[in-house]
Amino acid sequence: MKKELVTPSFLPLYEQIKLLITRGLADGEWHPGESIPSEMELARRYQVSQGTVRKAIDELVMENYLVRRQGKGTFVATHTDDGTVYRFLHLMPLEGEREYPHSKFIGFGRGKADAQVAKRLDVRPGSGVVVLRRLLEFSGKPVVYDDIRLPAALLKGITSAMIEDHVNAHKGTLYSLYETHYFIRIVSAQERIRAALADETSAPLLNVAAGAPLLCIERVAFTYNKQPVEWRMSYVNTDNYYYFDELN
Amino acid sequence: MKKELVTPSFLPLYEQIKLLITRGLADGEWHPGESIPSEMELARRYQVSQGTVRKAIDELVMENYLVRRQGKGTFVATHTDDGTVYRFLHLMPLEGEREYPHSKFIGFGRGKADAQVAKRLDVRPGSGVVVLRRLLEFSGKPVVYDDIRLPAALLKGITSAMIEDHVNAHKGTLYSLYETHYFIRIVSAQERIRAALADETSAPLLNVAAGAPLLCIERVAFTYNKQPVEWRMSYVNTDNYYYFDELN
DNA sequence: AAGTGGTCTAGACCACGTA
DNA sequence: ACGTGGTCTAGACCACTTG
Repeated sequence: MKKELVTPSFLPLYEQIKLLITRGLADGEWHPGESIPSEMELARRYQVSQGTVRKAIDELVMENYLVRRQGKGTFVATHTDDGTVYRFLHLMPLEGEREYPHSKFIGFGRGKADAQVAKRLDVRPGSGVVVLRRLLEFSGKPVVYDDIRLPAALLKGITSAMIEDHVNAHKGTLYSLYETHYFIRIVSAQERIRAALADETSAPLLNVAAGAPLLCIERVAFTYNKQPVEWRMSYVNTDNYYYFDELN
Repeated sequence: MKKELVTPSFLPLYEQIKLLITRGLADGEWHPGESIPSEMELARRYQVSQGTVRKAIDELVMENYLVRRQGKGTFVATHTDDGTVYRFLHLMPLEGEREYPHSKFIGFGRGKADAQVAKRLDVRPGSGVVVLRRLLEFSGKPVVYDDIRLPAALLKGITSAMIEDHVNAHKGTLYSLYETHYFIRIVSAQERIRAALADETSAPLLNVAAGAPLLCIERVAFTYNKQPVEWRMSYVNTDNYYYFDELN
């Protein structure tokens, strides 16, 4: 087969294929949950062998961009899949079975990015952001208080009702809302974790005394190509839950 | 080539090769830092094609068991390699450059496993453990207080002097000591993170007031085949450092 | 039966490190 | 020059899903 491609070729072929497929995902050629063309078809399209396409897809699967299903095809990964729910929720109960939380929204509004949020989201300080505040409840008790901010430009026309409806109707997460309503796929995140004392805002919301120890988790979530999309600060009461991390 | 192997073959060939190589690593046929036989040689030994060996090695590299070096060979991963130092140290400074910590040992002894430690280490409650206590200092200031316990059976003949010598001489970590002196390779770990208040033990050691918020990190470290080797509880002052986590 | 991904093989050539 | 891992190809066959 020929080796000529649209892109200049100083990268291994399979890396170039990865970039081409990722571009398709970022451009919305294939939406979350849909299947992408078969390996043979992509091989024909890009003029490489099926094995090369396979290696590119293998790596995109490892990065959680795609999901393979034998006999059916290769699909764009989605947050509405079962099993992916806990990929971005690293809280576990000290005792008993893992349980899916209930979201209780306690604030929706618009504001301006302060210096820290602007830096994390890579936007101009003072530019418009959507602000969400919510509690995550396990067994009816509040465990996490979230302060969430996104560039307003990304969520045109969003309303409080849309969020409530989505979360209640499909047991959906915020990330599944971003992808179904705005075709924004969250594919990775960075978290910075510290300990702090509950203050006048967080203590009553989490039903703890002021001065109780809390986990503070600052998260930045990214879509394809490491583009930041969402900033959040989570305050966690770890009396009955812990944050878990797997080191490899 | 023929498909008969010593092991019954209901698994893909490359999975069987993975198991055989992992057994070699666990049995100490190849020690940390040494090279394993070339792909062609392993292919001949196991009577499979080089591509199949390659796939097995690819996955073992992903799991950080092995390291490839083009033109030189494939090597057993080691904690004395540069770049691997921060694989199990997820602390970063809020400001300024990352810095390697200094270990200050403040306790060495032997004891018996309590219920929790026994459960985590998968040993009998009351069985012998080695106990280590230390401070990790950054820029001369204590940031982490570690309480570390390992099955005594694994560390026969260990002394306080051995530890100090190792850590001082090679800028070595505890994990590099385990592997150079006892051929125990730590390959993964699980952490459970909570927030707590500094008590009478931790507060003076970390130079904070009693009641200051601390990160409590309980870690279990594993060798090959998910066998637990080390338990530790870390108390972290996050005034100037944070724990970071990457979600994918 | 046809199409998909999953495994395995065999051979070619390239890039890197060492002698 | 030689041996190592790195890339790419081509083709065979298996396992799973759907019609």
